[in-house]
Amino acid sequence: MAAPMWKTIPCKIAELRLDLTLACGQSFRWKEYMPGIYTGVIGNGVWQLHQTDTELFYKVYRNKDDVKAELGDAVDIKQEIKTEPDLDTVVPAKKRKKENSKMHCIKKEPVDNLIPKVKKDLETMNSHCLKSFPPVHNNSSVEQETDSDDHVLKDYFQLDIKLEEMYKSWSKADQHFSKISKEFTGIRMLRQEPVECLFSFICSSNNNISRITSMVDKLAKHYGRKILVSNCVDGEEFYIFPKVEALAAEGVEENLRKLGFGYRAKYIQQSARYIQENGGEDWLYTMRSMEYKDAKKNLMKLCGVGAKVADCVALMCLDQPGSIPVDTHVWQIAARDYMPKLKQAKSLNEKLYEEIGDYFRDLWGPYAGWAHSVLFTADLKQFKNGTKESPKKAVKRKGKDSTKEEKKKSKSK
DNA sequence: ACACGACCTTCCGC
DNA sequence: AGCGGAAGGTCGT
Repeated sequence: MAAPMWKTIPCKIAELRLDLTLACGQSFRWKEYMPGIYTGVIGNGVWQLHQTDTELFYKVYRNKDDVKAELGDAVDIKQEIKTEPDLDTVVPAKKRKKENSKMHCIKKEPVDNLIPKVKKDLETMNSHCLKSFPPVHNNSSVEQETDSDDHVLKDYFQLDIKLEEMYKSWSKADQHFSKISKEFTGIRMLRQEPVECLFSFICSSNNNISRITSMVDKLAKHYGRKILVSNCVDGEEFYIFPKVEALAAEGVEENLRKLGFGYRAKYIQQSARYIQENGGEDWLYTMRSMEYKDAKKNLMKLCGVGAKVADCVALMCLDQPGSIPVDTHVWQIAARDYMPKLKQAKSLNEKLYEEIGDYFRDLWGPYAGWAHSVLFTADLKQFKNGTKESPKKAVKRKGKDSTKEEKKKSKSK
């Protein structure tokens, strides 16, 4: 299959910062294998993204069969849903390779070797862009494909929502937001696929981003269909996120436990089963047109979905921009910068949870959930420059990694 | 209502 | 070297 070309849509950097938006813990599917190029799965395609101050570049890799199916050929995709786990890849947790534990590392090649490659890629991109101006209007299938991909991306990033204007309005209402947000522009909520979003956040309970990421990868790898692409990222495989039926199948819980999911294994299978018995993924999609409170109440019927996870899902894939997921982190932020009386509280009970959410909704308005994610991201360790993520620490960690690599190598011999 | 403690696993720091 | 604590919580008592 021929490698796809880079395409472009106009997008100001103030409207979207890929580096922040894709790594702040709303989606766990994006990796920066190459500097400045983000690779991830949306729907049944592998997407690569890159941006400049004024433009968003993308290319999509897809199965040939999927492209055919979309054009109307009879290909029963359901037939290809994996419901049986890959038993041969299930091994005791202790013996498992520690793959995927570092999110943004470039494993296959040293960075220095990659840079010329990226440069060349970007040159290709640029020459293509020059060619495509002025815009060509015709009916070729290539153009139509571009249009529909544009649409997918605009929808995924919700580019019709004017982020810069909202930042202004939040800043006007909130001095603290005004200060913090100057360094953290372009953070917007994705409009994710509900099934993936839900199960990702069921994995998130009492957990950290790097392990959540590896668990989401495992769900895709063991229960999702492989996307057959080449020349995308050397040595990497990509999988569509599993269908609900695959996660509801017999033996899933047991298998996920073997894969290291812990007590979340049960939550996943039980929730999948509940959804299957209540209309499948449509049950989730209908919540996109519900009132916030109804959507949240419905989500909380699922096992493993409490108030916080429900708010994450509502905010990140169900068109509920007023959802405020109040985790321990947001609780700290609220107590520290907004509601000093919270310092007295012993634990985050239901009443307090609602109080914090209501406070921010009152302060920031109907898109309060979006504003919340700006402050949340600014508070993540990985984005704090100066104090926590000092160069010293980075070097230290790098050293540790290479030690691990050595160990692995010597063990396998 | 409300506050605990248990729950899986991994990683990091002392 | 090995252990305690935390990681974007949820559930049952």
